[in-house]
Order: sequence, then structure tokens, then C-alpha cells
Amino acid sequence: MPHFVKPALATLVDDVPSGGNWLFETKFDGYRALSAVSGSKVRIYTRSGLDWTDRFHAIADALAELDLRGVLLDGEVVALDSAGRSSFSDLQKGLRSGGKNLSYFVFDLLAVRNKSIRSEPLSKRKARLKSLLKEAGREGPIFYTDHVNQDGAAMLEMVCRSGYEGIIAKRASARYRSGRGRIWLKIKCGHEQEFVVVGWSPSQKNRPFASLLLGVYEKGDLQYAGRVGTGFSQDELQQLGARLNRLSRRTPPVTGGVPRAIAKDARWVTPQLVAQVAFTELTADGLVRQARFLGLREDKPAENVSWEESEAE
DNA sequence: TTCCGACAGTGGGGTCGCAAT
DNA sequence: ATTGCGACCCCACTATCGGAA
Repeated sequence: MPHFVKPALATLVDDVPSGGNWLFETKFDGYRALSAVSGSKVRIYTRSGLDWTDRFHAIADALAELDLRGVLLDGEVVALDSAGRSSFSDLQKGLRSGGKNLSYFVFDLLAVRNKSIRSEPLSKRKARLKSLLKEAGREGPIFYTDHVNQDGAAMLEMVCRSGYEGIIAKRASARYRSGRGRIWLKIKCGHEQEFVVVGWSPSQKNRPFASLLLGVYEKGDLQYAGRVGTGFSQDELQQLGARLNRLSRRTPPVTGGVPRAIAKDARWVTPQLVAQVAFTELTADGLVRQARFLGLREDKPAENVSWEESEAE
């Protein structure tokens, strides 16, 4: 059986690359999974190389039926919602039931007959992968991840309008390279909007604060919307920390919805500051996921901050 | 010289399992 | 029964450093 190889990782960029022989795939929101398959023997590894075959056993069983020889696959395990989008929260729930209702979108082939083909160009590896999976993937849960060869910008626009997470651009001529690099780029649809700063989480470390607590007005009530703890420079941390202290107050300005564990050490603030925040999506509880701080909006009064209608830019 | 990639360190939302309360 | 914690998953970012381009 082929052994684990550290996966290639994409670098987040703002713009779709042009020129230079790129191919474009839709970005899935799931768990990265590399699979070593040899006949009925299957091992599925996480990004860091842990063996998660048991958690994904439904997929492992499907891989075992493909009758592959010494193959190493790279792809993403996802849960598809009713519209066919990959849903991260469904995935997290789906894992409880042993990996049923999960799909495996395979996008790269790293070894065949126990021999590494990582030095072959991506376009060639994908062609081999496609023919390998041709008979297999018809009804799932194993799928070949297709791509387009041009006009990534148009693809991004279409993908965002349909509510997906974004796209991945890959150099078609590049060999497989472990670790983060410029050979693979991710461009996210991303959401961005203003939030009222309603408080902060104190830091265990040597920082003015760990994260900002966010809120949004909904029908006159200020509701908790999660935290943001990254995106600040050293200067911003200091300056924001000082302003928060000046606005500090004893009672929470939000009406509710703050998880116990967070409310326990939360420090509250008069709702006055407005933060611009980017995030990938809202969780089932209406909290921002993968949020990063972009800056303060000094021009916006806090009372005007409510949910913006979800729409692609 | 400039840029890139690796690393360390900080932060988030989740799930799970186990130990302490 | 509830709570807390760490180890995993998904990540985000800043800051630094050495070597490649």
C-alpha cells in the first residue's frame, strides 16, 4: 500500500489568476482526506496523517469495491445539502453516524501500482485519475472532481451566486508539491459585513484581549453573533484594547444567545464601535465561522448595524 | 534586493471522549 | 447530570527568518 504523503495546500488570494495555464475546480467545504487503496485494503488519512478510516468507513468500503492497485488518492470528504452544496455543519453531524451520507470528491492521484506519480504534471495526473474512476463514480459516494481550463473569473462568479464557498486555481503543468505553495490558490466568495462590538474575551496570554464579541441588531434587539480573534496587528491590538477599556461596562448589551462558556469570562462594552469582519459563513447557531477582523468603521453608527441580505457582493 | 515558504504563536466554531465537579 | 479540558477537524491572521528567485 502507498503510504501517507503530506498534502498540498492552497494559498488564499483575493483575485483569480489569469494567464499561465491554470485550471479551476470548485472548492469544497469538508475534510481533506488522502486514501491509500490496494484491492480491498483501504486507509484514509487526515491532513496531518492521522488514520480516520473508521470514521469514514462508508467511504472506505466504497473505495474497497473499486479494485484499485496501489493507488494514493487526494480529495475532500463532504456532506452535500439538498442543493448539492458541501455543508460543513452537515459534515460534522454526519460523522456521528459513521460517515454515511458523505461523499468523497477526489481531485488528485499521487501513486499508481505503488509508484509515485507526483512528478507528473497535474493535467496528466487528473487525466489518469479520471479514467481510473470512470466506471466507479457514477452513483457515488466516490466522485471525480472535474475542472475547467479557462475563465476562472466567470466560474468564481457563477459559483458564488450559487452559494458555494469558492474556487481553487491550480497550475496545470505543476508536479505535486506537499505543503503550502503558490501552485494551488484558493479564491473565496466570502462574506463581509459590519458588526457591533459588544465586548471582548480576555486573553490568557500577553494580549490586550483575545477576541472581540460581535453583535447585530435584529428587530431592535442586539443579538450575539460570535467572536473574531484574528486579523489585528500589534498596533491595532493595543489601540483597540485601550478603547474597549474606556467603553467597559458591567452588563451585557446583547439580549441573549451568548454561550455559557463565553458569557462566563466575557467583558462587556457600550455598543458603539463598528467592526468590519470577513467570514466564510454562519453556523447553524448564527455565529460567524472563520472570521477575521478587517478594521473599524468609524463612519457608521452602531445602531444601523443589522444583517445584510445574503447575496454575492 | 525582493519575495516566498516554513515555522511559531495567537485567535475562532465545531465534535468527541474522558475526568472532575 | 453538568462542566471543563484536550485532541482532533475546519480554519484565520501576524511576525520572523533564511534561502531561493
